[in-house]
Amino acid sequence: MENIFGSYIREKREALKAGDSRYSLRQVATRVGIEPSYLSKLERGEQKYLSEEKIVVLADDLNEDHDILLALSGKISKDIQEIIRKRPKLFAQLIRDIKDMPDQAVLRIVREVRDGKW
Amino acid sequence: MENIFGSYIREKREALKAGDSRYSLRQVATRVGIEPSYLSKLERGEQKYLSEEKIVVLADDLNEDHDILLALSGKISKDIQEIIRKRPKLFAQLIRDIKDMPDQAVLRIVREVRDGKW
DNA sequence: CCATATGTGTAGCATATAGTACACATTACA
DNA sequence: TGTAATGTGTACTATATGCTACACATATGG
Repeated sequence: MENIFGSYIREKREALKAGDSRYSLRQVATRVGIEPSYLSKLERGEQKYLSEEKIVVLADDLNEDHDILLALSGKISKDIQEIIRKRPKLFAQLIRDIKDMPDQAVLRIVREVRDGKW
Repeated sequence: MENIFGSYIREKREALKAGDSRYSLRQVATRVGIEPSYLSKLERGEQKYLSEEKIVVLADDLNEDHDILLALSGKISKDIQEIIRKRPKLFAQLIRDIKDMPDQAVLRIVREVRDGKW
């Protein structure tokens, strides 16, 4: 559990920086709305907390998936949480049941749900 | 945003207390491992924070479902969170897709998963 | 070359979360 | 009727979470 979030965003940012000078740590921090020193600490794992709101802005800036970046920083999107909290027993059971299924099988459910088979 | 958690556990506790004197606020608090004054504040909505660990013990004491009590206090079980965080994109999509499905339809998925149809 | 931008160090701060300790007035009941 | 149990008020406390402000040395490119 070392510093997945930090190293992940650092790598992504540096990759983007290679082709676009607007991806300096300072400029990204400014766009996200946090102090450069704070982003620096996050990237290096010296600090681990970043709010959901800022993570979402950062994800957009880096062209990353919201849910993935949130997960890397130990969070789950508020909208997902609310969905579960509205029907906790139902969703808890479903999630625990699906827990060990391979991605493929889960995706099949997703697809069938999408296609209105339910 | 009123005091669902507090009034819910107060009602449940008083119901049990009617038939069993061991369900006084003080005795329940002692079994759960918190100060009676704290449980009092929780039941009356003067205080809203109770840790997942204590909520689980309280739920067991009151014969209530863990996930339901957790949800009422705005939480989601750590094990559920971890399941989602391990495959955030997959689970986020699934959850958002079935968000508006009626209980019955979700239950059908649960049952088919249970029966190994996947 | 030098002005500007860059990444980082140090020192704080505010709010949220999760409680304890104990006195007090009231209630219950042996 | 007195004593033990009950529910609650007041006053603290500790840690987690999420940040700011600003100085500093170094890098960079016009």
